[in-house]
Amino acid sequence: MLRIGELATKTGLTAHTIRFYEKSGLINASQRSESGYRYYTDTDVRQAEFVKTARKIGFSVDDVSTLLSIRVDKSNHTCQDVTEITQRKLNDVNEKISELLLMQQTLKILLNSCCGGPESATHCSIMEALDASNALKPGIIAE
Amino acid sequence: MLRIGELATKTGLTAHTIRFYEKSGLINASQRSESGYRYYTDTDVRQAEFVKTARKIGFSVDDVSTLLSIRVDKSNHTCQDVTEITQRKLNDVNEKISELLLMQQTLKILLNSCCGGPESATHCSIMEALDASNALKPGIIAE
DNA sequence: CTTGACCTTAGAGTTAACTCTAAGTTTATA
DNA sequence: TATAAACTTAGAGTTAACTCTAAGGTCAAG
Repeated sequence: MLRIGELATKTGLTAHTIRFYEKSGLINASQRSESGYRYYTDTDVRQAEFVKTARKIGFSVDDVSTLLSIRVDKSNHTCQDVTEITQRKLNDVNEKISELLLMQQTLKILLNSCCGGPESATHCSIMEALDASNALKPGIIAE
Repeated sequence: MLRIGELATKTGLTAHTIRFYEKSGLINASQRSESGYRYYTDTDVRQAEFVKTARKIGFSVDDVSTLLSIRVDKSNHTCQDVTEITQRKLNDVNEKISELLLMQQTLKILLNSCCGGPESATHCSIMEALDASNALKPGIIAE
């Protein structure tokens, strides 16, 4: 049986975060001492590790909550239930990556267009591009 | 001279956002009517468009504020000043992309490992991978 | 028996960038 | 002149996931 600090060390979460996850319904202490200290069993530890893993992969706290409800009652859920959550998350991630790649592209072009030196910014091509207001239209900057 | 709603239409911002940007020091109305209505000049519109463009590229409101202070006093700033902000932003974006690619990779592997069908989740390989708690160590899942 | 590390709670604060509300005023139109 | 659309303000609410604080209780070691 571990106390919260020990579980924190073991999982790489903080005690604060563990208490927050408890409020969110993700992690529970099977036991409490008379004085109120949380005590975690091996089962609790495995659940905490599940939560940590799922969060690290990028699932939201809400997703993890859903995944846990599947986990405790696997026989009443299907692989489809699980892949649906995973696919939705992958779609989110893909969309964010697309947005970021667009930003990356634009930023790279801006950087390439500018000398970056100690010259006055009076004719800075980055400033000019931002002023052009079509700085995002593909092909405009690149030309 | 445009009123706030017209500026909103023109820039694709909302009137709310424009007022928020005003509080943040990004956009100003050169004129006010006697009754307090904001009136925007062509110069204001260009600044609003600059803000919109910079935000769209991914610069934070704070970054845009800095860029604007360079914009109004270009001769006292250098290309280096501008590229520094841009480079910092690019570094941020690159880092976020890396994190997301890692998530993407893991999520894809998870999806590939699971049938996704109407079968009971009792032996769902996604659930098993999340339980393995080393699901993120490269090579483990992939094998 | 005291010190210090660790634990408890409820609840507030953080971050970024909006987004919305309420209550009231102004302006354009029919 | 009446009505609707557009405008004003200050300030609160939203989102996600923590993160921290205050004020106090518990426990092991010396």
